[in-house]
Amino acid sequence: MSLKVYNSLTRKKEVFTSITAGRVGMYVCGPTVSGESHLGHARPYVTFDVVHRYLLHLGYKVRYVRNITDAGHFEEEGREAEDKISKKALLERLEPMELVQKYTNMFHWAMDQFNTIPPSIEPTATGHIVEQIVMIEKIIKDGYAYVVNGSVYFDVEKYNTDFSKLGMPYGMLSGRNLEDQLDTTRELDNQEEKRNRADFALWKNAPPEHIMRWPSPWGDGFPGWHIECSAMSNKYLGDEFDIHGGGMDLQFPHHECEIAQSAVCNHKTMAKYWIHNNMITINGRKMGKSYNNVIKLSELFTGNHPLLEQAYHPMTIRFFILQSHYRSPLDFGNEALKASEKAFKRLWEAYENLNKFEVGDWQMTDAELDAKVNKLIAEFDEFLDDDFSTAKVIANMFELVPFINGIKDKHLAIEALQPTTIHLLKQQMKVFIEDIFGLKQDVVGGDKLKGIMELLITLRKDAKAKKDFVTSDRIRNELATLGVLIKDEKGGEMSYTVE
RNA sequence: GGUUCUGUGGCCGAGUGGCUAGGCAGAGCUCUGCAAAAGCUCGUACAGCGGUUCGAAUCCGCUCGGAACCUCCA
Repeated sequence: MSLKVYNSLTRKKEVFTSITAGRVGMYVCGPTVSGESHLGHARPYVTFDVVHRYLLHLGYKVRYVRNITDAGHFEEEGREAEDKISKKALLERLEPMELVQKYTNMFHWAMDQFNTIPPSIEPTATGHIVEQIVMIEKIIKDGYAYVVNGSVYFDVEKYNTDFSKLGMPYGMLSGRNLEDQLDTTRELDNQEEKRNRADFALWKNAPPEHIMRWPSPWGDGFPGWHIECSAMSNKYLGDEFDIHGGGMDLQFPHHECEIAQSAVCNHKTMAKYWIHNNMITINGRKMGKSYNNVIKLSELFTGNHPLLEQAYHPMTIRFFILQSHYRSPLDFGNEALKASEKAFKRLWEAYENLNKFEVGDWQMTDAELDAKVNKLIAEFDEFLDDDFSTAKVIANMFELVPFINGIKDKHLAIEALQPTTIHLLKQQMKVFIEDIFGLKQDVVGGDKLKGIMELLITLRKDAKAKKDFVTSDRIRNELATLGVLIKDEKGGEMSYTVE
């Protein structure tokens, strides 16, 4: 089996082969830290965390680069150029870098909650102003950019004419052609500096009120939106690297522009495989600031939002994301999230039960069942190889759950399966649930709680033995009001879960 | 308007032309002091209309919905 990924560039699933044997360079567009991350942001970072983990599982050495966009340089509502970050900083009476730091910290906190592996390098735009300026100078020198009033614009039309001949037309990633672009780009203000509507800024002149500004050969200003990714990916991953990822909404114009900038500098397509995740929607609509429908991650974890019926654990969100394919839209809903919460709990409990099985030496009694279980396990790899079909792997896991619980409850003899099958099941469930899917269950309370619960369980067992159901029910019911659920197991044993 | 997608049972969601995932919710049963948990069984869904085919949720066309992008955006 070999890994196949859907490449947005070719619109096909392709067999993945790394440019350098045994090593993978992956660049994922990171957050703009001008505000707190929301549910929508969770998707790419969880998705690419699984991609990252799976590549590691396959034995690759991965350099995973994910940037932090900490320089505001956008146009607000297509009006006058306004540094987003410095504007908000004024309102909040913070230093721009203080604000950026605050949201960077929050982002890291959220990523930690989701149990994502940190990238190998997390470069910031502000830390790479020099690299960006060097790149822009090269683009100007080659004649693909022009300077107007201290700003620098990329000449898309010239680029398209020249690079189409090299098989790299502008629009190759998003499937657009430049002519359509010229017709359909909306009328925007402050565009008179551009020679062409499709042109985009590499460097913007900063008006005096801008706090975030850097000196450049063209005067004080700040970098254009797209140049940081070209500059930083090139610095850390080279002229051509394996995977470039991000949300589908970045495909155009962001990634298209990245390709153009990098192509001018390196004459290569920048990345071999482009992977784009779909959006998280809410009531069928993309979650985004402009739609006024965002649920921040901190709100999600606490349940403190009008649309939320309860708090949701980060692992519930992670599991929810993994239950769908990364290229399908995923609709938020309380019902759906609650379903994921229960499902994950059931899966995890079965996983824990499985880990308690002791493997001995016996002859299997049910070859047919054994074969079925082996098939379900073997498909874990097969499905993930098929463009990271996490949802299908989870479905298989749920098909295994009844067998595991059946063995635990003695409905099914463990001897039905070969000892090696049990062993393999344990191993693969661990690998996929923990190592690749990055799911975990927090141990609540630690050893102290464990000791206390053992005592209470002993007391309850004694009470039950004496048919003192008043006492046994009291222990169970009062613990339940504290959020600790006692479950009676089949052989008179008891277990507990903490809500 | 242009580009690219998409429409699956109460809800969420996999689906490579035939073998009709999975989860949650719901119904019944088993186990059980009761409850919970667990196990077993059960809804035969693919927007509509045509077409291709021995056979289509899956391919093609049209119609009607919906989304993303075209402007900051994960």
